[in-house]
Amino acid sequence: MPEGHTLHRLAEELTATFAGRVVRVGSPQGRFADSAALIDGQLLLRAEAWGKHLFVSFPDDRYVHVHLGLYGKLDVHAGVPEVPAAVGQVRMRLVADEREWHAYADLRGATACELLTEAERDAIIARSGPDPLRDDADPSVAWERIRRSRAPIGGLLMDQSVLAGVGNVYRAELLFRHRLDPYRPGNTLRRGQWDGMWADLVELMHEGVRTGRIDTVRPEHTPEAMGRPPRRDDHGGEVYVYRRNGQPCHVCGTLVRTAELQGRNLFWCPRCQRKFRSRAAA
DNA sequence: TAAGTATGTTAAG
DNA sequence: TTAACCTACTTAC
Repeated sequence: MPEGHTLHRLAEELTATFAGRVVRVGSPQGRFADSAALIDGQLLLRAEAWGKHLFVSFPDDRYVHVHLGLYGKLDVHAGVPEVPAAVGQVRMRLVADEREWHAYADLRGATACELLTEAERDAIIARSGPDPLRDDADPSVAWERIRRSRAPIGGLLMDQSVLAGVGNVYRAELLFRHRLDPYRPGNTLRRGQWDGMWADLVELMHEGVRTGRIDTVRPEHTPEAMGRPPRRDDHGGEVYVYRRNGQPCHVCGTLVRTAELQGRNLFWCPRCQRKFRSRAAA
Protein backbone atom coordinates (compact mmCIF):
# COMPACT_ATOMS: atom_id res chain seq x y z
CA MET A 1 0.00 0.00 0.00
CA PRO A 2 2.48 2.62 1.01
CA GLU A 3 3.20 5.32 -1.54
CA GLY A 4 2.57 8.94 -0.64
CA HIS A 5 -1.18 8.82 -1.17
CA THR A 6 -1.49 6.09 1.49
CA LEU A 7 0.26 8.21 4.10
CA HIS A 8 -1.76 11.33 3.35
CA ARG A 9 -4.93 9.29 3.53
CA LEU A 10 -3.83 7.87 6.87
CA ALA A 11 -2.96 11.33 8.18
CA GLU A 12 -6.48 12.50 7.36
CA GLU A 13 -8.01 9.42 8.91
CA LEU A 14 -5.95 9.69 12.10
CA THR A 15 -6.72 13.38 12.45
CA ALA A 16 -10.44 12.79 11.97
CA THR A 17 -10.44 9.95 14.47
CA PHE A 18 -8.05 11.07 17.21
CA ALA A 19 -7.19 14.77 16.96
CA GLY A 20 -8.24 16.71 20.03
CA ARG A 21 -8.80 13.55 22.04
CA VAL A 22 -6.87 12.01 24.88
CA VAL A 23 -5.32 8.78 23.63
CA ARG A 24 -3.81 5.75 25.25
CA VAL A 25 -0.58 4.79 23.52
CA GLY A 26 0.94 1.35 23.91
CA SER A 27 3.18 -1.18 22.24
CA PRO A 28 1.82 -4.72 22.68
CA GLN A 29 4.83 -6.02 20.79
CA GLY A 30 7.18 -4.05 23.04
CA ARG A 31 9.58 -2.34 20.67
CA PHE A 32 7.92 1.07 21.06
CA ALA A 33 7.03 0.63 24.74
CA ASP A 34 9.45 3.12 26.30
CA SER A 35 8.47 5.93 23.95
CA ALA A 36 4.79 5.07 24.13
CA ALA A 37 4.88 5.57 27.90
CA LEU A 38 6.04 9.16 27.41
CA ILE A 39 2.94 10.19 25.47
CA ASP A 40 0.39 7.77 26.89
CA GLY A 41 -2.69 9.59 28.16
CA GLN A 42 -1.90 12.86 26.40
CA LEU A 43 -3.85 14.87 23.88
CA LEU A 44 -3.23 13.87 20.28
CA LEU A 45 -2.92 17.16 18.41
CA ARG A 46 -2.89 16.11 14.76
CA ALA A 47 -1.38 13.85 12.12
CA GLU A 48 0.45 15.08 9.05
CA ALA A 49 2.17 13.40 6.10
CA TRP A 50 5.23 14.52 4.18
CA GLY A 51 6.04 12.20 1.31
CA LYS A 52 5.99 8.72 2.80
CA HIS A 53 6.62 9.98 6.33
CA LEU A 54 3.82 10.29 8.87
CA PHE A 55 4.08 12.54 11.90
CA VAL A 56 1.61 12.40 14.78
CA SER A 57 2.01 15.37 17.08
CA PHE A 58 1.61 15.53 20.85
CA PRO A 59 2.17 18.34 23.36
CA ASP A 60 5.69 19.46 24.28
CA ASP A 61 6.98 19.21 20.70
CA ARG A 62 6.79 15.44 20.62
CA TYR A 63 6.18 13.67 17.34
CA VAL A 64 5.61 10.02 16.59
CA HIS A 65 7.39 9.42 13.31
CA VAL A 66 6.08 6.47 11.29
CA HIS A 67 7.46 5.11 8.05
CA LEU A 68 5.64 2.04 6.75
CA GLY A 69 8.49 0.83 4.59
CA LEU A 70 7.69 -1.96 2.18
CA TYR A 71 5.04 -3.84 4.08
CA GLY A 72 4.04 -1.82 7.12
CA LYS A 73 0.36 -1.28 7.86
CA LEU A 74 -1.61 1.12 9.98
CA ASP A 75 -5.22 0.08 10.43
CA VAL A 76 -7.62 2.64 11.88
CA HIS A 77 -10.90 1.49 13.38
CA ALA A 78 -13.26 4.28 14.35
CA GLY A 79 -16.60 3.96 16.10
CA VAL A 80 -16.21 0.33 17.12
CA PRO A 81 -18.39 -1.07 19.93
CA GLU A 82 -15.33 -1.99 21.93
CA VAL A 83 -11.56 -2.22 21.56
CA PRO A 84 -10.45 -5.84 21.00
CA ALA A 85 -7.23 -7.41 22.28
CA ALA A 86 -4.24 -6.77 20.03
CA VAL A 87 -3.59 -9.54 17.51
CA GLY A 88 -0.15 -10.24 16.09
CA GLN A 89 2.89 -8.00 16.26
CA VAL A 90 1.35 -4.64 17.05
CA ARG A 91 4.20 -2.15 17.34
CA MET A 92 2.00 0.74 18.38
CA ARG A 93 -1.63 0.94 19.35
CA LEU A 94 -3.55 4.19 19.75
CA VAL A 95 -6.83 4.02 21.64
CA ALA A 96 -9.49 6.65 22.18
CA ASP A 97 -11.90 5.34 24.79
CA GLU A 98 -14.79 7.63 25.48
CA ARG A 99 -18.16 6.99 27.08
CA GLU A 100 -20.03 5.83 24.01
CA TRP A 101 -17.36 6.05 21.35
CA HIS A 102 -14.31 3.88 20.88
CA ALA A 103 -11.55 3.92 18.30
CA TYR A 104 -8.17 2.31 17.91
CA ALA A 105 -5.35 2.12 15.41
CA ASP A 106 -2.77 -0.66 15.09
CA LEU A 107 0.66 -0.28 13.51
CA ARG A 108 2.47 -3.37 12.25
CA GLY A 109 5.67 -4.07 10.32
CA ALA A 110 6.77 -0.45 10.00
CA THR A 111 10.35 0.44 9.12
CA ALA A 112 10.24 3.37 11.54
CA CYS A 113 8.17 4.06 14.63
CA GLU A 114 9.97 6.46 16.92
CA LEU A 115 9.42 9.49 19.10
CA LEU A 116 11.09 12.62 17.74
CA THR A 117 11.56 16.22 18.77
CA GLU A 118 10.36 19.01 16.52
CA ALA A 119 13.94 19.62 15.34
CA GLU A 120 14.34 15.97 14.38
CA ARG A 121 11.07 16.05 12.49
CA ASP A 122 12.12 19.21 10.69
CA ALA A 123 15.37 17.54 9.65
CA ILE A 124 13.47 14.75 7.93
CA ILE A 125 11.32 17.27 6.09
CA ALA A 126 14.39 19.30 5.16
CA ARG A 127 16.01 16.37 3.39
CA SER A 128 12.81 15.53 1.47
CA GLY A 129 12.01 16.87 -1.97
CA PRO A 130 8.69 18.54 -2.78
CA ASP A 131 5.58 16.40 -2.23
CA PRO A 132 2.95 16.66 -4.98
CA LEU A 133 0.24 16.17 -2.34
CA ARG A 134 1.19 19.27 -0.40
CA ASP A 135 -0.16 22.66 -1.43
CA ASP A 136 3.08 24.34 -0.34
CA ALA A 137 5.27 22.15 -2.58
CA ASP A 138 7.53 23.82 -5.13
CA PRO A 139 8.11 21.69 -8.26
CA SER A 140 11.11 23.84 -9.28
CA VAL A 141 13.09 22.36 -6.40
CA ALA A 142 12.74 18.91 -7.99
CA TRP A 143 13.38 20.30 -11.45
CA GLU A 144 16.69 21.85 -10.39
CA ARG A 145 17.88 18.41 -9.33
CA ILE A 146 16.56 16.65 -12.44
CA ARG A 147 17.97 19.09 -14.95
CA ARG A 148 21.45 18.82 -13.44
CA SER A 149 21.58 15.04 -13.20
CA ARG A 150 22.79 12.49 -15.70
CA ALA A 151 21.04 9.74 -13.72
CA PRO A 152 18.06 8.02 -15.38
CA ILE A 153 14.75 9.77 -14.85
CA GLY A 154 13.35 6.43 -13.66
CA GLY A 155 15.72 6.58 -10.71
CA LEU A 156 15.34 10.28 -10.00
CA LEU A 157 11.56 9.96 -9.63
CA MET A 158 12.06 7.42 -6.84
CA ASP A 159 14.70 9.48 -5.03
CA GLN A 160 12.86 10.93 -2.03
CA SER A 161 15.29 13.83 -1.80
CA VAL A 162 14.29 14.85 -5.33
CA LEU A 163 10.57 14.14 -5.05
CA ALA A 164 8.73 12.97 -1.93
CA GLY A 165 5.97 10.40 -2.00
CA VAL A 166 6.42 8.79 -5.41
CA GLY A 167 6.99 5.03 -5.28
CA ASN A 168 7.35 2.23 -7.78
CA VAL A 169 3.76 2.32 -9.07
CA TYR A 170 3.50 6.07 -9.64
CA ARG A 171 7.02 6.05 -11.10
CA ALA A 172 6.21 3.41 -13.69
CA GLU A 173 2.84 4.90 -14.59
CA LEU A 174 4.02 8.49 -14.80
CA LEU A 175 6.81 7.51 -17.20
CA PHE A 176 4.32 5.64 -19.35
CA ARG A 177 1.77 8.45 -19.43
CA HIS A 178 4.50 10.84 -20.56
CA ARG A 179 6.01 8.35 -23.03
CA LEU A 180 9.41 8.58 -21.39
CA ASP A 181 12.17 5.99 -21.58
CA PRO A 182 12.99 5.21 -17.92
CA TYR A 183 16.71 5.30 -18.73
CA ARG A 184 16.68 8.75 -20.23
CA PRO A 185 19.08 11.05 -18.35
CA GLY A 186 17.38 13.69 -16.22
CA ASN A 187 19.42 16.48 -17.83
CA THR A 188 17.89 15.78 -21.26
CA LEU A 189 14.34 16.62 -20.17
CA ARG A 190 12.81 19.96 -20.96
CA ARG A 191 11.17 22.18 -18.38
CA GLY A 192 7.83 21.90 -20.12
CA GLN A 193 7.91 18.14 -19.84
CA TRP A 194 8.57 18.31 -16.13
CA ASP A 195 5.76 20.81 -15.60
CA GLY A 196 3.40 18.40 -17.33
CA MET A 197 4.60 15.49 -15.22
CA TRP A 198 4.23 17.42 -11.99
CA ALA A 199 0.70 18.53 -12.83
CA ASP A 200 -0.16 14.95 -13.68
CA LEU A 201 1.28 13.66 -10.39
CA VAL A 202 -0.69 16.22 -8.40
CA GLU A 203 -3.89 15.03 -10.04
CA LEU A 204 -3.16 11.30 -9.93
CA MET A 205 -2.00 11.30 -6.33
CA HIS A 206 -4.95 13.35 -5.09
CA GLU A 207 -7.18 10.83 -6.79
CA GLY A 208 -5.22 8.15 -4.94
CA VAL A 209 -5.90 9.84 -1.60
CA ARG A 210 -9.61 9.98 -2.40
CA THR A 211 -9.99 6.38 -3.52
CA GLY A 212 -7.22 4.64 -1.58
CA ARG A 213 -5.89 3.02 -4.75
CA ILE A 214 -3.67 3.87 -7.70
CA ASP A 215 -5.59 4.21 -10.96
CA THR A 216 -3.72 5.68 -13.85
CA VAL A 217 -5.44 4.61 -17.07
CA ARG A 218 -7.20 7.28 -19.07
CA PRO A 219 -10.94 6.92 -19.74
CA GLU A 220 -10.35 5.42 -23.21
CA HIS A 221 -8.19 2.63 -21.72
CA THR A 222 -10.41 1.46 -18.89
CA PRO A 223 -11.59 -2.17 -18.95
CA GLU A 224 -15.11 -1.00 -19.83
CA ALA A 225 -13.93 1.21 -22.69
CA MET A 226 -11.68 -1.50 -24.13
CA GLY A 227 -13.87 -4.49 -23.36
CA ARG A 228 -11.11 -6.26 -21.44
CA PRO A 229 -11.46 -7.93 -18.03
CA PRO A 230 -10.68 -5.70 -15.05
CA ARG A 231 -7.40 -6.17 -13.26
CA ARG A 232 -7.79 -8.76 -10.55
CA ASP A 233 -4.85 -8.62 -8.20
CA ASP A 234 -3.57 -7.30 -4.93
CA HIS A 235 -3.54 -3.61 -5.67
CA GLY A 236 -6.89 -3.21 -7.36
CA GLY A 237 -6.02 -0.15 -9.40
CA GLU A 238 -6.06 -0.02 -13.20
CA VAL A 239 -2.56 0.61 -14.53
CA TYR A 240 -0.69 0.64 -17.83
CA VAL A 241 2.58 -1.12 -17.04
CA TYR A 242 3.20 -1.70 -13.34
CA ARG A 243 3.65 -5.46 -12.86
CA ARG A 244 2.23 -6.11 -16.31
CA ASN A 245 5.50 -7.49 -17.72
CA GLY A 246 4.89 -10.01 -20.50
CA GLN A 247 1.36 -8.70 -21.09
CA PRO A 248 0.35 -6.57 -24.09
CA CYS A 249 0.44 -2.80 -23.72
CA HIS A 250 -3.11 -1.37 -23.52
CA VAL A 251 -2.17 1.23 -26.13
CA CYS A 252 -0.01 -0.52 -28.73
CA GLY A 253 -0.06 -4.24 -27.88
CA THR A 254 3.71 -4.55 -27.47
CA LEU A 255 4.68 -6.76 -24.54
CA VAL A 256 5.49 -4.81 -21.40
CA ARG A 257 9.09 -5.21 -20.29
CA THR A 258 10.71 -5.34 -16.87
CA ALA A 259 14.26 -4.82 -15.61
CA GLU A 260 15.91 -4.07 -12.32
CA LEU A 261 17.03 -0.51 -11.67
CA GLN A 262 18.77 0.33 -8.42
CA GLY A 263 17.36 -2.72 -6.74
CA ARG A 264 13.75 -2.09 -7.75
CA ASN A 265 11.65 -3.53 -10.53
CA LEU A 266 11.04 -1.23 -13.44
CA PHE A 267 8.20 -1.73 -15.93
CA TRP A 268 7.74 -0.03 -19.27
CA CYS A 269 6.45 -0.41 -22.82
CA PRO A 270 9.46 -0.36 -25.16
CA ARG A 271 7.37 1.02 -28.01
CA CYS A 272 5.32 3.74 -26.29
CA GLN A 273 8.37 4.74 -24.26
CA ARG A 274 10.93 4.65 -27.02
CA LYS A 275 14.59 4.59 -26.23
CA PHE A 276 16.03 8.04 -25.88
CA ARG A 277 18.81 8.92 -28.34
CA SER A 278 21.02 11.84 -27.52
CA ARG A 279 21.75 14.40 -30.21
CA ALA A 280 25.45 13.52 -30.07
CA ALA A 281 24.78 9.86 -30.82
CA ALA A 282 22.50 10.66 -33.74
C1' DT B 1 3.67 -26.29 4.26
C1' DA B 2 7.21 -23.84 2.18
C1' DA B 3 8.96 -20.48 -0.84
C1' DG B 4 8.64 -16.32 -3.11
C1' DT B 5 7.25 -11.57 -3.53
C1' DA B 6 6.08 -6.64 -2.34
C1' DT B 7 3.69 0.23 -3.42
C1' DG B 8 10.75 1.03 1.03
C1' DT B 9 14.81 2.62 3.50
C1' DT B 10 19.10 2.20 5.99
C1' DA B 11 23.52 0.50 7.13
C1' DA B 12 27.30 -2.44 6.34
C1' DG B 13 30.90 -4.00 3.16
C1' DT C 1 25.96 -3.84 -4.23
C1' DT C 2 23.97 -6.70 -0.55
C1' DA C 3 21.67 -7.74 3.51
C1' DA C 4 18.57 -6.65 6.94
C1' DC C 5 14.34 -5.14 8.64
C1' DC C 6 9.88 -8.22 9.73
C1' DT C 7 4.51 -8.65 7.73
C1' DA C 8 1.02 -10.55 4.74
C1' DC C 9 -0.29 -12.35 0.84
C1' DT C 10 0.33 -15.40 -3.43
C1' DT C 11 2.18 -19.32 -5.64
C1' DA C 12 4.57 -23.69 -5.82
C1' DC C 13 5.03 -28.34 -4.17
